[in-house]
Amino acid sequence: MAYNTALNIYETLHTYYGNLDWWPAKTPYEVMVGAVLTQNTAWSNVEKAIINFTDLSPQFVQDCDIAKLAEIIRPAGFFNQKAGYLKAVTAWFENYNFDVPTVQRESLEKLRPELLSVKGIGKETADSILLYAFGFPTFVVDAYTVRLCERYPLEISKSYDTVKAHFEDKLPRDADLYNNYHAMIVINAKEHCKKSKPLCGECPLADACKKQNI
DNA sequence: CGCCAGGGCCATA
DNA sequence: TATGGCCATGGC
Repeated sequence: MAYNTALNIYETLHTYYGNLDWWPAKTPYEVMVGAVLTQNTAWSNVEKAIINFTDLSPQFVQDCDIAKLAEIIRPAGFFNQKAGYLKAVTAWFENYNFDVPTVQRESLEKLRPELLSVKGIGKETADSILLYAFGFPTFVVDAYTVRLCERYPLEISKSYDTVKAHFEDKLPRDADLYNNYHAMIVINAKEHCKKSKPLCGECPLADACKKQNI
């Protein structure tokens, strides 16, 4: 196995992990909140912030005093910035009456630039929201995805757009496939491919790994 | 103690 | 467009 295409890496991971049907959240709005809170932050800290909400609804976040909101999300770090980001993305959601099907009736081509214009919503956060909250077929690139490209090497450029275009070009345009691929990259990275503590022997891709400790 | 974690904004050149 | 400083907590 050459591991030189996005598709055969997918199949190896899929044989190992199966269909994960992923994003650890109970509602689409919770996906949006989690996507912001996890920016450069360990997921365990995001969980601590999430459970601090007495009511994790867009209406609550809108009505909540921003200083109080910052205090709620304190464990997730960067809490002053992220409180503003949550307000901003919630205001965006209000344009669709906080209604998921109303967003889903719009096109990806309209929604992605719209989200990118929201303060605090960059490419990864926008794509995570579009894919995992709303089911649009847009491939998510994160630090783990870039690391994977370096280790097996798939790709020369490490830019977000180049990596995203590579995966979208090599794979069928399918939201469920993109969902599971990114999920498997994250799960595999956490279990077997931590930057500080690689457990390469357990990794389903270990035999093809070119560079460790990236 | 220092490094790291599912980024993004902004100023600067 | 491409870096660098900044934002901040908690686990290890």
